Amino acid sequence: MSRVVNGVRNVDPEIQDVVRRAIRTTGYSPNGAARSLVTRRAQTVALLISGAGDGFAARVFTDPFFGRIVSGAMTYLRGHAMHPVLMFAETVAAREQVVGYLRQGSADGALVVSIQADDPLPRMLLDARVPVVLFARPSQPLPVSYVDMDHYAGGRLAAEHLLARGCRYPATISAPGDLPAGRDRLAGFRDALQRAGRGPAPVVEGEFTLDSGAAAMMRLAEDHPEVDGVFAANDLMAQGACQIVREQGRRVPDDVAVVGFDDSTVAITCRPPLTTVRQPVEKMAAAMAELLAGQLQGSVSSPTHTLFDPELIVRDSA
Amino acid sequence: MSRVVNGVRNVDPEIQDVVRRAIRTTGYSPNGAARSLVTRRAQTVALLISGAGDGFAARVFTDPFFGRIVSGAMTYLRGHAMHPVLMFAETVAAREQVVGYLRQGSADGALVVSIQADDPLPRMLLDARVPVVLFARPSQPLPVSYVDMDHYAGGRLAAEHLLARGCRYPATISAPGDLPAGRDRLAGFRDALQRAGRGPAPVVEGEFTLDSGAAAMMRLAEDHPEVDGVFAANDLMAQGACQIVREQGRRVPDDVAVVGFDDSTVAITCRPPLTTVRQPVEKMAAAMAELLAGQLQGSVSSPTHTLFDPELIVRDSA
DNA sequence: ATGAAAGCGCTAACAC
DNA sequence: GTGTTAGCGCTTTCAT
Repeated sequence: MSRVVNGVRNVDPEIQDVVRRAIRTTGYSPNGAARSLVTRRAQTVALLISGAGDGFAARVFTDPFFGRIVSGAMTYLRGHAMHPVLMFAETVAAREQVVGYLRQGSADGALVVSIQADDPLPRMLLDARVPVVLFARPSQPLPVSYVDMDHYAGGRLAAEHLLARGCRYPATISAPGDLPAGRDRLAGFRDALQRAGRGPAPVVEGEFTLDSGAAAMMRLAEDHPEVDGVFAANDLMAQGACQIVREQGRRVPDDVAVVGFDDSTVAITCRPPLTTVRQPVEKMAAAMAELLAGQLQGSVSSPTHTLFDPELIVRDSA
Repeated sequence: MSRVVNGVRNVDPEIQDVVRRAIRTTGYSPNGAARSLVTRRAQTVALLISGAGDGFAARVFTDPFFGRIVSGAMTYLRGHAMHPVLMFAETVAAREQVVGYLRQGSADGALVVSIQADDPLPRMLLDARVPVVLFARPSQPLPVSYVDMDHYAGGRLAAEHLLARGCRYPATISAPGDLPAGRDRLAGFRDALQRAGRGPAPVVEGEFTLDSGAAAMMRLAEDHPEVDGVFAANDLMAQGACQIVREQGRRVPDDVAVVGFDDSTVAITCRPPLTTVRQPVEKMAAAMAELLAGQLQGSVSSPTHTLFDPELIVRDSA
């Protein structure tokens, strides 16, 4: 009976038929807990959104970015009979709860998305011997698998596009300084400029918010009025920049070209629609799930890193 | 031992201590599957996003609305040692998978969010005797608990605000016709106008997208150039409307006041920021989880409906 | 108050 | 190829 449910080979077709019929008429359905108890697999992975901050939970899902991760992870998981359990780990207590959950075998492994530079969770999970895959390289080196985008290439892409469309004085509104990804984007941007024989570009640090993008643009306009191209480290800041440019009576992209990052929803709703660097988030998340699955079935043992290429989406802002 | 882990009364404090110490030094953690097997509780609920459509998965989580639901549900669940498993049910196969999952007891009940007027899933779940709570009243009457907002009151709120700020010719860009919530909003809007002694307002049906909102506004401007106030059934359409108004050289809100619905992220990023009707989505989702929990512990047996009041968020667009 | 033992429903190993 | 059985790790009941 177990054999026909689980499709083990070498079962008499006739007896198979009888069992199947019985199952259908009885409305039988195998019990997951019992199965898990013996197989030691929950067919479940934890999807952890990790980081600190006020109103964490509320804020996180307001950003379509996480939605895309969830969506991408699910595309892989659903095809492999695995299910994602969503958990937040934003406080000490929450992190302990997460680790406890994993330790009791309710999930077979964890996909973790940190939104904080120094997140203690990955190490905690590793110490608890939980199979883990991270979204993005951890700021501290850790023996763990992760997927990431080539942020350096992303910054380069933005710089090259600005240059190609004739910008003479490109500047950038950068990410908060402690994010490795942000530093990479900045480095890529700078190096591309340098390779093109340009001097150092003005940099104003933003905080990924609309307002900080606007504020940064105001400072840029004041300190460097010659700036005619801006690369913002995310779309929201790019939108803030666009708003300021227009409020100052100048035009995007004619007077100031603006390139965003992420290709989020605001990239489309912004006026003008943003030219932006897109991360293949869904693909990355799916790869993350696949990496974890490999780890679970034991085919992969040592930490693996998969890097993805950014894509420049050209719209009207640059 | 089981007694001390589960905090059963009447245990010698001394022996309790010994056990606790042993647990700590061993690094023991009870096995969830084994526990579930005997308690017949998975401490897990399915969070189902249900509906049809192309690119369903990708689209769904791009909308912060679902994020807010997830977030609200989690606030309740995490305090009650329950965990949400995310599932999509957008195809026949996916729905069967979902029902199968629930039937094997891997989740104790289901929270379902339908984004389609006639969703077969709730009935399927009910037939499988799965405890269910819906977000929003189903379009067909069903013996099931749900939470919902008073959409009629939402439409009324919008109309009254438009009237109060002096609009003489209000119009509305409505939701697709088959949504009960959309019909309620429209009815509330109309009734409030009528109660104020106004004639019937122009109605153009939209599709919840930026473009459909823009298209609707263009038609409105053409067919009813006197319109000086617009209530859009969601923020995205409201933003589309704002863009058209401004492109036609008129001002928001001075020439045309615009009220949105949902208080989504675009309400803030839109220029001008949108006056909008906010659904207390997080609260509603938490209530949904609470309703389900009550059903699970048997304290609630008959279908319960909880209705929430909308809130008008006044910004600059009206 | 506490030890012992009977399952929960399943899979996998074993014997035939 | 197929019936039988020993656990998986826990909770709960029943003695004591």
